[in-house]
Amino acid sequence: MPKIVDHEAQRAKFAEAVIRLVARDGFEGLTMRAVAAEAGLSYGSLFHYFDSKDELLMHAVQYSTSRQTIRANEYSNRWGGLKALEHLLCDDALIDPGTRDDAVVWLAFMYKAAREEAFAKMHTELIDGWVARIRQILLEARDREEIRRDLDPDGEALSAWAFSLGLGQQALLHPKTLPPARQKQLISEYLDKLR
Amino acid sequence: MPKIVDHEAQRAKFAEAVIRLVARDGFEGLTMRAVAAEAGLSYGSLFHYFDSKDELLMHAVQYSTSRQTIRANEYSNRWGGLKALEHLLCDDALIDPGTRDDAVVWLAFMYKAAREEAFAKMHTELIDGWVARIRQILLEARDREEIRRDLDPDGEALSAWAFSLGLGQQALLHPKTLPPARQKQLISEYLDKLR
Amino acid sequence: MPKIVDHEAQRAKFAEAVIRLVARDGFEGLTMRAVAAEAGLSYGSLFHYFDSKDELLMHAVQYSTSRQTIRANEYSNRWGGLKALEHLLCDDALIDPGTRDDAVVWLAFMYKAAREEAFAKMHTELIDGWVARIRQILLEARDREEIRRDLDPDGEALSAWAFSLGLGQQALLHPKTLPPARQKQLISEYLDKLR
Amino acid sequence: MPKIVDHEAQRAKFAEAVIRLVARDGFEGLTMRAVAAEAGLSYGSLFHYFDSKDELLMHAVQYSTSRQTIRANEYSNRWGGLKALEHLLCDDALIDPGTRDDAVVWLAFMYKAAREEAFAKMHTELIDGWVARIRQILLEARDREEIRRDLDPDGEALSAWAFSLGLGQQALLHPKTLPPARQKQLISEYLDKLR
DNA sequence: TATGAATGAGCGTTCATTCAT
DNA sequence: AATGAATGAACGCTCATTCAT
Repeated sequence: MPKIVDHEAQRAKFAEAVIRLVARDGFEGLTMRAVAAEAGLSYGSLFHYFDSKDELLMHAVQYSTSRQTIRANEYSNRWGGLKALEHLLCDDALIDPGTRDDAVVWLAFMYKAAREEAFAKMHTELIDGWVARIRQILLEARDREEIRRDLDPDGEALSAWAFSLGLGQQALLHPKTLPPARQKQLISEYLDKLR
Repeated sequence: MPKIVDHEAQRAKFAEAVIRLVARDGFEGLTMRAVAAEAGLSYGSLFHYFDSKDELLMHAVQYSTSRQTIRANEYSNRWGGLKALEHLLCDDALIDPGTRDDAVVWLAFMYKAAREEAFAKMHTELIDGWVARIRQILLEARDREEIRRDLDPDGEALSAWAFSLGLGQQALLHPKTLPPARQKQLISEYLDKLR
Repeated sequence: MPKIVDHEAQRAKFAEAVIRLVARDGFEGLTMRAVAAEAGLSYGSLFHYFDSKDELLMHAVQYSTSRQTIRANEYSNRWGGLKALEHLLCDDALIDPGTRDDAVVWLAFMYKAAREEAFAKMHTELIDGWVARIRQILLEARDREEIRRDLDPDGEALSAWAFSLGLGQQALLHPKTLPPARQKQLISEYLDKLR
Repeated sequence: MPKIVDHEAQRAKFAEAVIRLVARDGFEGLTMRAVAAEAGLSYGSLFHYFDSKDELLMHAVQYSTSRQTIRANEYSNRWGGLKALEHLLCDDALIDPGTRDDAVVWLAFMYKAAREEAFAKMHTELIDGWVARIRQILLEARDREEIRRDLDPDGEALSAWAFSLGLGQQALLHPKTLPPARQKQLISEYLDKLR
């Protein structure tokens, strides 16, 4: 009998190491050796679980976003309409010490997606899902008459997403000017304009 | 007798080479050798004009943004108020084949700014100037009664900038979903909500 | 109670996997993992049956040559003298799709033998046996008066072997110039000169 | 003005280092680091002169064969007919301490040629030239009535080459059984059979 | 015995930077 | 000032071998 290990648990260990490292040292510091050390496993092990650095990165992004998706579903279930959307956008945009890591990973991921096909494909899928979810919530909000009837759901979903993306990046780079409370307020004001 | 050369002209040549290269091959392809080749100058001379790669990059970003500033000034002079703002945001956000290069450079620059002090400092300065300019235009628009009196100029300037930043990145990564005309329309609708 | 396995049968399975792999992917593609996969057995078990990669290789070569020896004996028994020699040389030299695998393994083996003591020793033993066998056949042919009396059996055995070795390698690398029929013809003409 | 170096002289330095190394430590020991050390230059320098290991190897083979070609031309000029051929074959086949290095390089090169397209192409070109040269000498020998009229020049050229190739490899692997004098004698006897 | 996870030295290659001319 | 050769640390990746179960 071979040594029994939980394959997915090991992959998760490495994914978490990636997220911590990218957040701490940036993409440049994300070497395979550093990931192995951060995960507390040997260098060679990494290549048992991931065929290449790219595969590792994609797994880390998926790992990171899956947690976000779980939260998003909770918002939808707990609240409906505009309130759910506000939580959703805040989850994307709001940068505080606890989510800064994920935000840096996202920036790095976008940067990769701008250049490499495999990453671009994954990026598209993730975003499409995200925007579709926002659109669904907007339709729900329209039914509840929380927002104006004349708004185009497709365009507004794209715009809301773009706004939260931009705001999140601003907050990432200028935490002083955009502390969490300020971010929240701006998101709230943005949504008020849809009413 | 030393050869007489125009120091700044040589630096500009290198800066332009950097912009072309980052746009074409991404940050990963930006090697000092490639820059020298693209500029049509010798490898060794690069290190006469720039002490390090980082210094070269910062010069290139500054070179790139100065062109944008010139255009922004023109918009302010030609039109006033909301119309000027629309042009300004379009200049930032609008991705078409002609401005894609600058957009990629910006994404790469932001990415660097998220990790390195020197880049972060420069990024802050550039953004602060940009947001201040938007704020100025918003005040002007308020005076002309183009926008609602109750809007907070500081917050709206930040929001407008965040929106155009996010939209531009979306368009960069998903040109199909966000062709120039669609981007323009969404910017226009965003500004309408300020009226 | 230990599981009962046929030790030699398992070793043979690995040896056959080695031969197929070297022929298909060359020596460079011969990794221990690939051998285990090709043999359809587990990776770890390889190291139960062979202490090292070199031991595995030597076993594979021995396995390959033993099959050749069996054929050689058949030739000697069925025909005698020059006719047997012709078959023997053809068996060595003739490269067709069916024997190409063994020829590639031989080239790789010779290459190893040029550098490593253990392989050189095994190579010497194999060749000595081969040349001695050729010499024996030549003596027999001389008794039958199929070849000239004045020929030196030692030298001619060495020469015949060298000729078939060189011809086989040429055919391996240039199958177009040396199709099987051409190889056969040249071997036949070589032996004619001994008459 | 840049540092002035003779580009080809540096490449030759590396080529000679390759030949020494392959001969001493075999192909396995031929690492880029070892080549640089053997050539007495820095590791990085190697990649200024050769884009890859393969390019370096091909240059080394060409470097090695060009020396052989020069000698072959001398033989043709100094002697004619069978005497020239004898020198030519001896040059290929004869292994003594002084030419052992080149022989090992050749074996390694053949091994590479059996697997890789670029090496196979180069190998074909070199061999074709060699065989054509032998054929030319055989025609000359036939005109001089040094060899039998009924021999087929194409087949005999191929056979002579194959014989010297096989003999050389035998001598490389079994210097004891095939000292230079013995090799010479066997070549001489081979040619006698053409008379 | 059997399995496959774990290990780390070593590989070819890249590249910013320094240096000699 | 200008040139390009020289340098070596660092990278992603491979792989024979060892080890725990």
